Amino acid sequence: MSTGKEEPTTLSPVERQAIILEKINAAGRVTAVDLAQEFKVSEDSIRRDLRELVDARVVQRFHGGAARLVTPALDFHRRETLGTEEKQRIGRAAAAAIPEGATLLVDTSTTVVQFIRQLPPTLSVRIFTSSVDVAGAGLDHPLAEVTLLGGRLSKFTRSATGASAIDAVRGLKVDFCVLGTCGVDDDLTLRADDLEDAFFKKAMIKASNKTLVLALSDKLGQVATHEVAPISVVSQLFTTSQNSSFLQRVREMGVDVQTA
Amino acid sequence: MSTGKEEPTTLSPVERQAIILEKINAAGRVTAVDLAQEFKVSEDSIRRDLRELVDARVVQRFHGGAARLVTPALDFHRRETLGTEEKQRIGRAAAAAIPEGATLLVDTSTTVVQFIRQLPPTLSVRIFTSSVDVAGAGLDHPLAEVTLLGGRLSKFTRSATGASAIDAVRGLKVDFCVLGTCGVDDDLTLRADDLEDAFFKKAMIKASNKTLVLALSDKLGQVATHEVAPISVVSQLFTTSQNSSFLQRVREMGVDVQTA
DNA sequence: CGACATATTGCATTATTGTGCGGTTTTGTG
DNA sequence: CACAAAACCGCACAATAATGCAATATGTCG
Repeated sequence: MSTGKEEPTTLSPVERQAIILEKINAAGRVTAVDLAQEFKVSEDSIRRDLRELVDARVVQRFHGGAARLVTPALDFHRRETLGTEEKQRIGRAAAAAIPEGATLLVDTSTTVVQFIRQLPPTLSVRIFTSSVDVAGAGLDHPLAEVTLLGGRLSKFTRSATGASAIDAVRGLKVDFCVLGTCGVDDDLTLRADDLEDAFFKKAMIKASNKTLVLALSDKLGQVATHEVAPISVVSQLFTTSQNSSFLQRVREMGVDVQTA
Repeated sequence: MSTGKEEPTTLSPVERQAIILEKINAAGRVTAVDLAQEFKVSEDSIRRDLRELVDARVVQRFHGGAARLVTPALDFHRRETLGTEEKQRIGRAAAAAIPEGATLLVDTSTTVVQFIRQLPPTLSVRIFTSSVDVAGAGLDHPLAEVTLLGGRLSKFTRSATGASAIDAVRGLKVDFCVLGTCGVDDDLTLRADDLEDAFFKKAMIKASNKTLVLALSDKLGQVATHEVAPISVVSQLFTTSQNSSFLQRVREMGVDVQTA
């Protein structure tokens, strides 16, 4: 991104660290020498930055630089096998809400993968997704017709995001939007951890008549940085949470809350 | 944009170990010599890695390599993509032909999935594909940048074909086209079983500077209905076939034939 | 305005890590 | 039991990291 030649403006350590962290999350790894060259500071300063990022437990250091804490692929596979029972219950409940012949625009997450797997084999649906894993699961369904939305893939979400993916969604109009990775903040807004992802979800919601959200119990009340939409855009929320006061507030916003 | 460093990246021990662990979990077993070759480090370094993985009690060593601690029943799907010994050999041979920084337009087939898996982890490449499985394999690679080409998915090929997919290819210009499911007829033409697929392959070849074909031995001399292109458009053919007379004819058409 | 506390940086020095190589030992196999 | 492959060990070398220190901002308060 910032290919531009930065002026000899000296940045403060915290600013540098923020940029470095972003770089690490985007590229997976960075080296101390490269960073020193880029910021035009000594490697020592970079190392001090990296040390602080390690102290903050947001990156992993190796000899020569730093990297993400976990390999995304590893992380995803582990996430998939984690808490499968709960995801299956949510997925099944949501699958039951899909009528014959519906068109679905499907997010990327391990929970929605379970949703796809729980679709009745006799139900014929049309699935649009930019997620590699959702597409794979959809292909296993005997009747589903799957359409892939192209774009550059993020190693973290394993789906296409960014301008090209949003552009692909823009031309669509479908019955249901199925979101999985959203957090629902205490102020009753849908939120996402990643900016690109938040934009993409917004576009998905806009392209759909109804929006379904699949939320593991830990997603409710969770704070995430980037706003997607107010909860009122959601038609149905599927969860296993027992937090009845929170769920009641959601209901009062006009959302049909289903506890699986 | 890419900083344009032509030297393969050297990974740190922790990164290698993460990848090795992933490989072991995916493939069931790995050998030290293979890993040394892939990472372009000495076998000693690999052994040190394996020792640490053993110390962490996540893998099991045997003479020559390492394996999973317990062998869980491989689910059907994973076994499919695990591939045969023959596919791995072809895949590795083809992977060795890819230079640092190359852009690849990749077909769909179990053989090319192996090709992707055999790309050295230190090689940074850009992969364009409409295949769900190729994209998934590409995401497991630590450095590869994967771009999904959208379109309606065929349950048979597990990749996008048809007008939209061809349209997505039309705008591209890449270094290599990697084809896997082609048959090579006796009259030395590339052929495909599916009409849509044949059109798509044609478009892929047109968008690429060089065309590589990965052909299992049973694909040579096989008859298929739809013509894709004369064999002369192919730069390199990778196969395990021993049919020397046939291969000689192919060579005479200007194709570099590599027997893996 | 000036003095002082604080933060940040770069440099020199010392410690640590990662790597490959030669030599030796162990393992698997006929 | 012989033989080859693989593993281990110790070593030297290079790259990188930690540490202490001095110089230079930066900001605050009397």
